[in-house]
Amino acid sequence: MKLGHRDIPSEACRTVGDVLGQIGNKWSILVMVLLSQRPWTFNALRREIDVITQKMLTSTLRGLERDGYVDRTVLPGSVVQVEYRLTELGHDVLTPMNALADFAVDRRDDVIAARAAYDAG
Amino acid sequence: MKLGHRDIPSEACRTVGDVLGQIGNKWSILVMVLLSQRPWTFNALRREIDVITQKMLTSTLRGLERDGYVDRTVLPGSVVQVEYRLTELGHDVLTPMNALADFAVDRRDDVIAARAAYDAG
DNA sequence: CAGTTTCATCAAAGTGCCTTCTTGTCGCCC
DNA sequence: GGGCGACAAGAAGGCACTTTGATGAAACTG
Repeated sequence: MKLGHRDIPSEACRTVGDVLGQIGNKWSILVMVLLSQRPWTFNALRREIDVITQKMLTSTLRGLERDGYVDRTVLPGSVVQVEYRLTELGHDVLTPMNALADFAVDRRDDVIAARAAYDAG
Repeated sequence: MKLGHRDIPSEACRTVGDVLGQIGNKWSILVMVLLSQRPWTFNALRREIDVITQKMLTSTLRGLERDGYVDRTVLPGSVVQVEYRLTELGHDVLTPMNALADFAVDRRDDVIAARAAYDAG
């Protein structure tokens, strides 16, 4: 989300926007969904999300870690491995996000139909 | 939300991202919250959201209208006036969005604390 | 005619996520 | 030494939202 420099005159809306600025990013939702299953190492995530670049995965994970949704642990071993897991905060935000996902899937056709109608008019 | 050109390998996540790409924009939530109260004319919205530019308000409303969250009606009168109201789809998406808002407000301090800790580490 | 109101739109610059390409560090192995 | 795996990060370009500044169209009024 691009913030610009005019403040939204509503504290609550600003706060929602702040949350969405992080978890609304392109790769964040998928990453969090995977992490909600179990802890994943960086490389496992990268292999699972085949098409994501290292760069974007690193960036996404770092953003989620910074806001407290994800914990990062360096695993002891001969080869450096890093494990990520959802925090309690991360689990908690998935409740409304799952509700939103339900909406998105249930009403996908409505949105598409609305677009077609708008673009035709 | 910036989509780039690599597809997210999850239909559901893509669909959520699609919804958020519209309602997650900077001004959309506030506009929808106001519209959930009652129908508003363009100018009323503009005056209420004091700091928003005509340009952004127009753009935001057009996007919401295109995706079917908002209906636009030209009012008969001597001076052109346009009225916007939430559709059923618009009302329905506010249910998960309000849940997200609750999360955002309830856990605001957690997010802020996490950032401070991350930035200090 | 000029001014006002309402709403839409154009041009250009600012901003930050996304992508591509590349490099770097660490530990281990041959 | 070179190569590998794992993970992080820099530079540069792409792209669309956001902002700034301005213009335009329609109807009405003095």
